[in-house]
Amino acid sequence: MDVFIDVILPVPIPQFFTYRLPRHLAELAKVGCRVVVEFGKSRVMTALVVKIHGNPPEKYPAKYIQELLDTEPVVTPTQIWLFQWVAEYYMCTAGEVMNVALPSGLKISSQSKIQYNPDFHHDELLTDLEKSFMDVLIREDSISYEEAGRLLGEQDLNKFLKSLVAKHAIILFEEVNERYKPKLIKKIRLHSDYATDENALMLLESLGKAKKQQEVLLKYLSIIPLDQLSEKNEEGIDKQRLKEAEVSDSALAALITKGIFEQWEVQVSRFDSLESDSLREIQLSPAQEAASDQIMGLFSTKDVVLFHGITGSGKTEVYIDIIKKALDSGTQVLFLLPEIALTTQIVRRLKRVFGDTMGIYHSRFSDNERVEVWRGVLDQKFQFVVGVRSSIFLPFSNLGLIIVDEEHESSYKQFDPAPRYHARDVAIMLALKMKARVLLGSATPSMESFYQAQTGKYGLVSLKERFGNAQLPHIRLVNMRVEREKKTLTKEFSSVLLEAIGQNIENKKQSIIFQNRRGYAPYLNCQQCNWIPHCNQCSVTLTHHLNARTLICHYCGYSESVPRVCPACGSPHVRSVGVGTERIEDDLREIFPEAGVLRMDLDTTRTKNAYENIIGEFETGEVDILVGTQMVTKGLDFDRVNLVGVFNADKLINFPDFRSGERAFQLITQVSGRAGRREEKGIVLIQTNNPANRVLQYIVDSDYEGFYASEIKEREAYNYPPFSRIIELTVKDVDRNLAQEAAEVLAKRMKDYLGEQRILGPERGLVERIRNKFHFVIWMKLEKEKMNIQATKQYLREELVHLITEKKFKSVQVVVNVDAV
DNA sequence: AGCACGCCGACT
DNA sequence: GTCGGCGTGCTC
Repeated sequence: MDVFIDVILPVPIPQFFTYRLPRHLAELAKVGCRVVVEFGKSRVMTALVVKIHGNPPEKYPAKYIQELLDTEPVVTPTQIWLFQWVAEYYMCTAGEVMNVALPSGLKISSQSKIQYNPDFHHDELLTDLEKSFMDVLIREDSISYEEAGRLLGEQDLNKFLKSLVAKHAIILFEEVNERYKPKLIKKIRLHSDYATDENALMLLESLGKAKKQQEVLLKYLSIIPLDQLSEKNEEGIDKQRLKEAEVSDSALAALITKGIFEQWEVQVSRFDSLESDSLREIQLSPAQEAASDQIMGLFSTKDVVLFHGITGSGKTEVYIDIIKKALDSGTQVLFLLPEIALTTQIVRRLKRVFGDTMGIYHSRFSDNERVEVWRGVLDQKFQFVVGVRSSIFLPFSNLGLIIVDEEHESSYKQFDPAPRYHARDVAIMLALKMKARVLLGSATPSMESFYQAQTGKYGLVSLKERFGNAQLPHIRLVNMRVEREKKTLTKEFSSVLLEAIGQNIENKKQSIIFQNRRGYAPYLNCQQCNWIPHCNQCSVTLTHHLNARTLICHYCGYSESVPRVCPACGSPHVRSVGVGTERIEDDLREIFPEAGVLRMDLDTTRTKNAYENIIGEFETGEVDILVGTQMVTKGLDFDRVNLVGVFNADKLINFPDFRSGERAFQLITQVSGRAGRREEKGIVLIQTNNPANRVLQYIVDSDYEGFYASEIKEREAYNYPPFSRIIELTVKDVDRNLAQEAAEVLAKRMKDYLGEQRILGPERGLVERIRNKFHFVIWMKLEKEKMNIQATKQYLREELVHLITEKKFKSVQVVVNVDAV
């Protein structure tokens, strides 16, 4: 009987593909194993086995797979289910989900690059052919899969590479700039011939003449005593330990050459470098204790609990307590964090408590490190993983608890390539499937989650006092109109803010200034002819970056140098208009020449450790002021900060989007929470033109519930989430009219199906043109109670196919974003 | 999404 | 005459 497999391929085609297994692999393949297959005429890629069966496809002959990569599954059945659920819900393909789920180290593809492993020194393991292949690799540094294929001619390339990978001679990687240097340590142990007490003693005697060698052996036996040799010799000791004991290098080398000692290398996970020595006990305050007990109590009746703890209330300690309980009961735990917060203090704190049993899954780590965590989770070496969005796709088999910290964070929603999934919502779905519990935590919960808690679907636990003696900061609005009239502004600073900063510098306290706009100024303007430089591919002005001396498009990345005179009229009077973080930094340096000023935004945190460095410097260095974008609002915890300044609050609030109020409330509350986290009460100064604004008033009062109550009414009145689901359709084309027409046709068809009131738009995109494509946006509002979401999505799918098969619209692209945030 | 196949313009 | 432009149709 022939054996066939259905596989998921990493392509945006909504179906499985059926391949044939060669006889000798028929017994070996399992669901969840990876296979290498040829797809189309010239593509080779890794596919995932999701079904094994005996039915040959009727309409085409199945190709043979090229190779089976695993004998044991690397993906669990639950994950395969999850990939399909995400694909269905977010309207993309299982292949796209698999693509973000698997670290690229688990995907050999024709796009892969091959690099030699610089730490490989075992030429004797290689065949002649492999040796000559390695010579080419060393010479070329890295080669592509195709080039390797050409080099090998008739040889079976995949088998060949697999063997080299198994010998650790080569490394496969996706991007040329991400080189993997495995961290290796050298280990030493006695050859097994001597690994009993009497043999070791005989050996010691026989080394009588070689005093130095004897010394080495004695040192070794002082670390692993004679009576424990039989059990402990096997795992050996770090070579470093002998070196530290200052034994003779040459004597040690001689013993190794003689074969008395064996030396080998082990790869160590680089997470170990985070200190984990003192597994610390934590002490909960009575309020924290109570919160923890409430959460555990609610878990007996609710699958999801929302933990609303104000900024500085010490949510982390409560999390730790809950995590311990979950781990004690023998289940795996996943702790999700927004990308930006992961590198901060919280991870260090968790690591200190949980040590090596904790895995970290982060996009700043190399792919190989992500593979380490993947495998660690698979064979249950890691019971506890702290990770970003995509760690929801790790191969857990026994998950008992998922914590989503800062659950309101919009970065949990993936934006650009499909799948446009929301990690919090996927977490809830996955937990349901695995009978795990979910703990959502935030100082400013999303409207969606708080609504679920209010209506009793989620449990709710609140922690409303700050940890220790800390008080909530005093929040004050600074009326910029008044300051402008009284002419008390200095550049973009109100007198109130400047005075507070000055005072803080004197008192050796620190200040954080939040401005949600990077660069020096949003645009340039010629004072003579009013010329403003725009991006020629996008309908936005170019942002002025002073240090880099460039004008940059924040949408497509285009950049040009700053003109010295106006290119339109030749006037030298070109000035920067508006305020970005760079300008604030510059102006502060000018106003307070003696102060230390640091800036933290996308531009200053590009390089690998820049983020940690800035935080480290702010913590310990002579820094008075930290200026930054969103980045400064998340998870920072510094003792000496007691002033937070907020620029341009109005811009946040007036953003044309139904979520702008919620977002502004969250952002400003979060950044305010950075102030006064210890004994001294902090101050927050918010610069605004409109102090009477509803959202600002709730912020001043630190009144989350009040804000929620007022906001939820509006959401209900206009039928926005949480009362409805929103599916956003973005219609794009290089031809503006075509994009608009297609959008109108699509909107019309959806209106006919769903009714006028459920469709908004099409409207011009907020930025109408990006990378030369014109954007029109349609929103579908689907009431949660009444609508059959499944059927609507099915109809939409059909209409999308319908639309792009009309040859007029064939160049048009439609991006579907379910639950757009 | 890629990638090959296919049919029309400006070049050694 | 050919190289290569990107339209379109398919991938087990």
